[in-house]
Formats: sequence, C-alpha cells, structure tokens
Amino acid sequence: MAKECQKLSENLEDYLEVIQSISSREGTVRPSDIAREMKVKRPSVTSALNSLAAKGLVEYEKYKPVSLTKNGQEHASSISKKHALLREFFTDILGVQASEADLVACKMEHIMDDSLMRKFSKFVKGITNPCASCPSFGEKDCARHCKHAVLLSTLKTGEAGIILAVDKSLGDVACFAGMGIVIGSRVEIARVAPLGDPVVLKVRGAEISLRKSQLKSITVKPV
Amino acid sequence: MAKECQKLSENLEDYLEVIQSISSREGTVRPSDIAREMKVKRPSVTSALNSLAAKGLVEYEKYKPVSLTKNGQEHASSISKKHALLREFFTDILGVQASEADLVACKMEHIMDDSLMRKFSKFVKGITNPCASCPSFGEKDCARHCKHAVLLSTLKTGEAGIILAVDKSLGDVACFAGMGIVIGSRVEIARVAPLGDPVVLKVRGAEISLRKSQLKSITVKPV
DNA sequence: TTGACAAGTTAGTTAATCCTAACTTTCATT
DNA sequence: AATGAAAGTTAGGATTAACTAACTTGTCAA
Repeated sequence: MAKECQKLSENLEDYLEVIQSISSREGTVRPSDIAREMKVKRPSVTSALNSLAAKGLVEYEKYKPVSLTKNGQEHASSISKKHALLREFFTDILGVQASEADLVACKMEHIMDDSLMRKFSKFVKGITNPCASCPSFGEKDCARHCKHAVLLSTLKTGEAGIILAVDKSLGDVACFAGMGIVIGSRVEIARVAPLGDPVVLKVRGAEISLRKSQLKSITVKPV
Repeated sequence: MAKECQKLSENLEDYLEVIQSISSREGTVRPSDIAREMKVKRPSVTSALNSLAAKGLVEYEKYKPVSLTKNGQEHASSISKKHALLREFFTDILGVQASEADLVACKMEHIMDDSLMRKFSKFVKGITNPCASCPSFGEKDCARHCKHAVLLSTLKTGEAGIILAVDKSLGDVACFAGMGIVIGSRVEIARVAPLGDPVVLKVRGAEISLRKSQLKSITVKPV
C-alpha cells in the first residue's frame, strides 16, 4: 500500500484526509465542505483539487462533487492511521486534551514515515493495550484474563496493580501522566492517612498522594 | 523565556538553530557556513538573515559575521532542547538510527509547543532515566542506589530486574524496543534452554527469546 | 419557468522560500 | 600595495499556497 509514493506536500495530504473524512461522514464531498473544514476560502480548494486530480488522487470534474481514487483512498487511510495513533499517544499517554492532540497529530502525521510509524505503533500499543500487561498477552484467552480488572480504590495498603485505564474524571490527566500514572504502569498503595484520605501511591519509585475518591478513576489489574 | 513569542516560521527556526550550532562549534558564524549546513545556496541565507535581523533575533551587518541576539539565543536554545529530547525518544526508546532520528526531530521540534514539551519530557525522562525506576528516585542517594546495576546475563531463572540500559550491540534495537525491551521495563528470566542458550525472557507479559550473548547488552537493576 | 442566491471557478495578488546569474567586497598572497 | 579567488549580496524568476474580487453555474422556490 502506498508504494509508488510520489511524495505529496503536507498541504495536499491534509486535503486528502479531509476529503476522506467528509466522504465517510456525508457521502458526497463538495468543495465548500472542504473549505469549511480546512478553514480556507473556496478558491484555495479549487486549486488544491486540480493538483490532486493531476496526481490521480481524486476524481474531479468542474462543478461536480469530488471523490477519492483508489490511490487517493490508500494515501488518505495511511495518514488517518498515523493521525489516530499519534492522537492516542497524546491523549492517553501524555494526557493532552483531545482538541490539542488533534492539532499536533495533524502536523506530525506528515512527518513520520511508515517505518518509523511501525516502531512507534509497537511502542504505543505496548503501553496502551491493557493486554500487554497480561501474562496471556497475545493469546486467545487474553480477553478473559483482562476481566480481572478492578478499581484502584479496592486495593489495600501494600497491594499493587498494573494500570489498565485512567478515567478523565481523575482530573489533570497531563499532570498525572507525567508522574507515571499511565496505562501499563505499576502502582502500589504505599500508605493511607489516618482518616482514610489521602492515599499515597508508589509509582515508578516516586510517591504520589491522591484523594480516595480519585482512586475510583483508575482501573488496575492486581498483581 | 521566549514569552513574547512572535511565532517564527519553521524555516527561520532552523536557521537560528544552525547558527547557534555553528557558533558554539566554531566561534564565528559566516553565511557560507550556514548555507553548507542548511543545504541551501548562499543567497537564501542572506535573505533569511535579513528576516531574522528584522525580528531582532540576529546581529547582522552586511559582509560581517553573524551572531545571535539574546532573544535569538533563547529561541534557539528552546528549539535545541526540543530537538535533543525528541532525538532521545527516537533513538533510545524507539530504537531509530541516530541520523534518521535527527531528521525527524528536526521537523517535530517546530510543532511541539512548550506545554506539550513539558509533558513529553516528563514522560521520556520517566522511561529513560534509570533513577525513575529506583525506590530512591529524586532523592540524594539515588546515584548510589543505581550502582546496583548488573548485566542481565547474571540473573538466574526466575529472577527479574528493571532495564537500566540497552547497548546498541544488542542488534535491532527497534525491534526489541517494540517488544518492550526499553529502559524502565521489567524483565524476568522465564526459562533457559537445556544447553543454556537461548534464554526466554518475560517482558510485559510477552515472552521473548534471546541468545545468551545478547543478555550482556542489557543492564538491569535486580528486583 | 425563471430569477436570486449559493456554490464554484478564474484571474490576479501577496508572501515565503528557494533558485541562478551577475555584481561587489574582503582578504590572503605575492 | 595589487590582485584574483572566495565569500557575500542583489536582482530577478519559479513554486506553493493562501487571499480578494469578479465572473459562471446550479438549483430551489415563487
């Protein structure tokens, strides 16, 4: 897929991506839709479409709706995949807000080539895929195994678990992510204050104090 | 630092970065040095310097050597830091070749803003800083603590450790990184073949088979 | 059916960044 | 000190991608 890659400008890649997105959402794609989504004026779209058509990436005739060619679809899909993975990294691992993550992913997707993307994907999936922390990772009974997840609030002092999920309700996800509270990390209940709140966690050797209520936002697999 | 950030084009940021690099390496910076390093022709440098001078980022007079203003230095440093961190991520965590890592870092450094970079930095440092895996992380005796590192080859079946370093001699670092063999991961010697080779490791729940000789390329802190 | 208005296109401009060709300055060597 | 090569600049042109203004096409509703 996407082998005869005549390298496309970032700009045109963005157009392809947007066309694919509109197409899957609304069926037909008109230049004004593209203009709205790309935040450019209509004439800019016309000229972009001419370029894309010349490269055989879109089917385009004056005053007619636009569609991607097979080649164009492949190219767009490749970019969308990169976007999705980058987005996942920024939101789920770094704890960046979705809107901001999209903006950054939208620029980076043009920079990472396929080979780099494969490495990055293995890395991200290794962290975010809860199964990667399971002994049965990659095996058929993995799904069953993963059901052993519990809320961190159910663990007692001294017990530990691997983080499977972090709910947005936790609060400043970014901040916690920075301290190691990301999917895949091992957390241990280090100690609990006299009145049961706050709770001190041990993550990657560091200690973090959380409110008891916050523990309910973190899902772990006990170890 | 870098507060009144009139946003600079990626292009001009690259010029700043190169100027700083040459300056620290050779003392004086001449347009032809810049041209060589940026792989552009000399006239392109002249016009870039005019732009930078207009923005108060370089000290520049016709036919004289160039230097960064205070402002320019700050800007360049900020970018260099981003570059270095990205490079570290690509080489040490994803296992990408240095030259390729530089190329990608060189593009990404312009995309990540300071706030994103702080999050990314915490994340990367959490993985690559051996101390982050130590119980005494962040404390004064951390350095002493970290001396407990041993080669993975010294562990026996059933024993485990946290990866502190992975030597390039391991081989396809990228591939191993994808499987979880990155700094900070916990590895366990799952079992050893009858003749002592190969050795099966357990990393993040997955099993990986390595030659005994390869174990010497991995440094761990036993746990 | 036929406007009127929305949608789409064309033409021409601007801005950034590169280029080549040709001119000017610097400086090291004789 | 003179001079020629290297370094630096200016001028002018190409490309990409945006814009505005003005023209053309399509379509819905009276």
